[in-house]
Amino acid sequence: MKYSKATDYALHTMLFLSVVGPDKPLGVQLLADKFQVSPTYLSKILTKLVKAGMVESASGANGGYRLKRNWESVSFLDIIHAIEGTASLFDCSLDHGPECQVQQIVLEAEAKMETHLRSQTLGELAKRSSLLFKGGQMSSDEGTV
Amino acid sequence: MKYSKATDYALHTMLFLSVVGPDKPLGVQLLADKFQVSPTYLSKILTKLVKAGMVESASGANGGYRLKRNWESVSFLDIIHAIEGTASLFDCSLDHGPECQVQQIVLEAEAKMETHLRSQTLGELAKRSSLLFKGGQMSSDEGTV
DNA sequence: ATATTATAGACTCTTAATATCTATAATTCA
DNA sequence: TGAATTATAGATATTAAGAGTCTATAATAT
Ligand code: SF4
Ligand code: SF4
Repeated sequence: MKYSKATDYALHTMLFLSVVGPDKPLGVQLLADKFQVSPTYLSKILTKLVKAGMVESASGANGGYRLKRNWESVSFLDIIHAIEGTASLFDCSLDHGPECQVQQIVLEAEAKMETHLRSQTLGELAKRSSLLFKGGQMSSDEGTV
Repeated sequence: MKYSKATDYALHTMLFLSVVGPDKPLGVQLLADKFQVSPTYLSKILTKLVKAGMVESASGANGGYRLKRNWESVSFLDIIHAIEGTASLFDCSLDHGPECQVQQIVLEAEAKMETHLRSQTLGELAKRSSLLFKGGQMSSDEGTV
């Protein structure tokens, strides 16, 4: 059980957009360079974020992606759900009623995780992460203090 | 992101063994019938549980699988780890140091989930689940109260 | 008009999960 | 001892999902 790479890219992209701020849009080309990922692939991820209502896109010259007004209240969970969907970690096809402990316990555990992910908003995060994205590409040595 | 079916089978099998109790071993054939899964596949899962030290196996006639002495303290997390391994939900290859919020937040969320899964032991569960496995196969209508 | 940028769909590639098959080892029992 | 029973292990096949590419189309600015 792992988070997909798409989620990884989405989290990093949103955090980066938060640090940059919503003033000028950034093209997918630039973002793809930053994270060393194919532009067409990243564009699919960004489109999901657009559809989830947390990013705005603009075609044409000087176009690109920028955060929407409400960006500060977007949580990690929002981003993860936008990419992975909201399906539960555990879904059995049967229904053994309230007697069923298995499903109940796993779902409670998942709920605890989600509560934490929901409490982490981009607004708070951006303040703490301004130093993270200083260089050109994301490399392994630039952030080590 | 989903738990694997193997984990699903493992949780159900362990819960079933808990309800039955460790007195007489059960063959994989019987368990596979119960959960409507191929015996050879289930046997691989059971072997993992044996190696994790939570189940005992015996070859030969009247052999099979039974819980070990300490079974009451085995947690959901133990079972999940036995099947899925203990790797983190999120592993980036880079290391941007303490500045990195992404990894830290996701790992904290995972820790909350694990804390809950660790708190649920088979001993407690077995008491509450005795009615669940009454019939032959697990079907969708037998448990609905 | 042309260049630029996002969007969408079809498509391929890769990997992991799922499942099967067969052979072997351990144990019981007659 | 020998046959039946049961777990273990390895090789292999099948399926499904994730990751990534390619190309065509739509929207926008200059
Ligand atoms: S015990 Fe719960 S999780 Fe398992 S099959 Fe029944 S309803 Fe599903
Ligand atoms: S910001 Fe954190 S999670 Fe992202 S690449 Fe750097 S160390 Fe990894």
